[in-house]
Amino acid sequence: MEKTDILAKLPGAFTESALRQEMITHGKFITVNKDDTIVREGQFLDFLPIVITGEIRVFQQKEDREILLYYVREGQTCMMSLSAAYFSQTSTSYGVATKPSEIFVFPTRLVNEWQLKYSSWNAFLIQTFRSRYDELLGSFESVAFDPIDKRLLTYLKNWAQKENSPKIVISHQNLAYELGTTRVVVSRILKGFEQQGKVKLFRGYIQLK
Amino acid sequence: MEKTDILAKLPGAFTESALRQEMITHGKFITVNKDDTIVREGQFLDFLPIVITGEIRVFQQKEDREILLYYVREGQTCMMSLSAAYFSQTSTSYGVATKPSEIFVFPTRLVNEWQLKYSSWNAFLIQTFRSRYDELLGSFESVAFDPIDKRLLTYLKNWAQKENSPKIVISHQNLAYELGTTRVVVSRILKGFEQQGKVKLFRGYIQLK
DNA sequence: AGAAAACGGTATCAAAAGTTACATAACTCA
DNA sequence: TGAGTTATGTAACTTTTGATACCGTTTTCT
Repeated sequence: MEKTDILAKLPGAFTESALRQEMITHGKFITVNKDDTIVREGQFLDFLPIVITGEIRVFQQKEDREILLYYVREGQTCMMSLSAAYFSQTSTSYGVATKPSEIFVFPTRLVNEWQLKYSSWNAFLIQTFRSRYDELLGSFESVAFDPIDKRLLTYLKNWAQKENSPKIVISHQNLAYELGTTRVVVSRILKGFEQQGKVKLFRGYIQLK
Repeated sequence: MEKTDILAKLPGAFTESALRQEMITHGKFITVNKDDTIVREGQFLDFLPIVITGEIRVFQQKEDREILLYYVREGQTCMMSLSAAYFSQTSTSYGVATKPSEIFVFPTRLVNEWQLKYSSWNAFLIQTFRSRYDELLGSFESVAFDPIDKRLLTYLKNWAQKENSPKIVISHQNLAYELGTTRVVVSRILKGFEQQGKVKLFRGYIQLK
């Protein structure tokens, strides 16, 4: 890919042209396939990824259960990597591409350098910390206070809104993973929703009504 | 209190003398009593607090249940306030002093100004975001994956370690609040721990063995 | 001292969620 | 086409947690 093309794909948030030039000079452009693992638990991070296109799912895993933390979408970066960039640490989460994605990666040492030189980079970092924190707080509140059926319905509605379609393409098993529960529980609750007329169930997808 | 005394109490992390001078010039020193509320849910924040002495408990509340997010201790600031300082927002948490405390507060506009001018202030902010994020992530993992008895035991052990004493002075009711459950549940589990010889129960405190 | 509040113990019941097991339908692919 | 895989449905059961109620003891406050 040409450098000018990469430039065009960089989030518009980076206003300083000197910064954009540095990003192109030092960054490395990589593409990943669906289900490729970008970051795994325990991995030492010496790079910071910014998603150009596609989506990375960031989650935690304990034994055979996992739970969704958040998604990294276009123009965003991974909180765990950013964190590790400041204080050399290993990741406590997994990052897996949910679709074919293009990612721009930088050596972590630049994260600090740029912060002092470029205010738009600094704003990007603060914005990232802040929004990831809010997201996590939201998840926390939800797990701490809300019963699973409510969380499940919220998840479905969010999906439908995000995709702008009432057809939610996901298996019960994967829904269970997202919410940190089990397949049987999800099937049971969904069947309840169907009887209440809230959804219609099909193999491989759910129609929100 | 004399300004020189305040200076002496500022966290050593603020290395630039110009910054320390600005903090004294623009900051306001306040003292609060135990159980005083510093921040409440829905409150608009136009100040950033740094705890000089004492401790602030930050928690969430829904109806009559609450759950601990973290403590703000000496030299630390409140994540929610910091967050609000960047993006004018209201707090979604409560902050209550657990003991008589001294707090230094600044107008939020300075938070941004200082970040560009003083690198030690910037490092302080990043460190704050980062450590609060990690704490919240820890709480999240715990709530998502661990049964209450395990969380309770962890809480007791952390307390004992922090205070360097096996005598944990807290009521069952307050333990329940910290963990987001109810008094009866805590009493039941603690009694179980006692029968297993893990603790010894007294009125008003718990002896960890 | 006497009342009120705080603290803790415990029994009983209900609800939520997880576990195990088994069955059927649909899809995939050699 | 037929075997293997994936997706879903559902029953029965257990465990965990929460809700309610009532008790006696200790502390606090007037």
